[in-house]
Amino acid sequence: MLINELAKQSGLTAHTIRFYEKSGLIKGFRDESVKTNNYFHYDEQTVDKLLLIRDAKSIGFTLSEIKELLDAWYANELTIEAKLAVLDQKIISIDEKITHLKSMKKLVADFKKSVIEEGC
Amino acid sequence: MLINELAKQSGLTAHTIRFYEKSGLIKGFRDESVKTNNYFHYDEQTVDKLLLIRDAKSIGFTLSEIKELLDAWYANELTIEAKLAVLDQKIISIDEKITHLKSMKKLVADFKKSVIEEGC
DNA sequence: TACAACCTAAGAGTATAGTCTATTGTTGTG
DNA sequence: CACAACAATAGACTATACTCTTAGGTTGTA
Repeated sequence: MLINELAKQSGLTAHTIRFYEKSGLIKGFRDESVKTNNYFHYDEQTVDKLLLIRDAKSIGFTLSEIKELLDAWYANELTIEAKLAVLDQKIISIDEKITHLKSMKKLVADFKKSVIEEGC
Repeated sequence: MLINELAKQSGLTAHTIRFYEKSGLIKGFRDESVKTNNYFHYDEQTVDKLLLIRDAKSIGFTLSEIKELLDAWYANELTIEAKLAVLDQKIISIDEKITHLKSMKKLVADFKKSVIEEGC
């Protein structure tokens, strides 16, 4: 598929997709048999990658952290050990985020209680 | 206390603190009896505010979201109802973040399992 | 074949959140 | 009183993550 179709399927703009491509998160391929243009083609996996990027961004991962994750996930350049190391590290950092969120939630909930009880 | 002491107690730099002050998150006060300088003074509450800013930032709140929270927390300009509305909204957004994190954690954990089992 | 709708690359512009520098003035210690 | 340490303001600079514009070339349909 071409970039506009990819944009439709991922919910991102073509601009953003080009930005991710320049940043090395995704990679389109050229159809060597076509000499008249240099349009990039994308496969279904790229849709999955973009959805993963969207989800990972929404939980506060930076693009460079996401790139690590994508490389462990889709690239075959890493050994199994290296992949597992990246994945373990992401799981740890997700757990840390959850812990922080829970303690902030408690803080806000306690403050809410005090507003209700004391009217302050 | 003056800005350097506040920096020490909060773990932030004086630059960052001035940036937060310009952004309206905290507010120092001038000692009107002193005419020779226009140094800002800060109270203990400002230390608490800066620690709250740090925590809230670490869980992915933007400065403008944090400003809302600080205003509900410390300013007396809002009605109890308005404060509760802000607090409830923050709790909801924290819960959403936790939900996203948990599903991303599952995704990564499942992928990790498949790497181990299938060696892919 | 006109022309709208696509594609590319390069680069400028924006928002957020700092971070640093320069300049000028103040305070406290030997 | 020298002088190091500290303070304020203004503005330049950085990184991240887009977002948009410009200028060109290509494709598909009436």
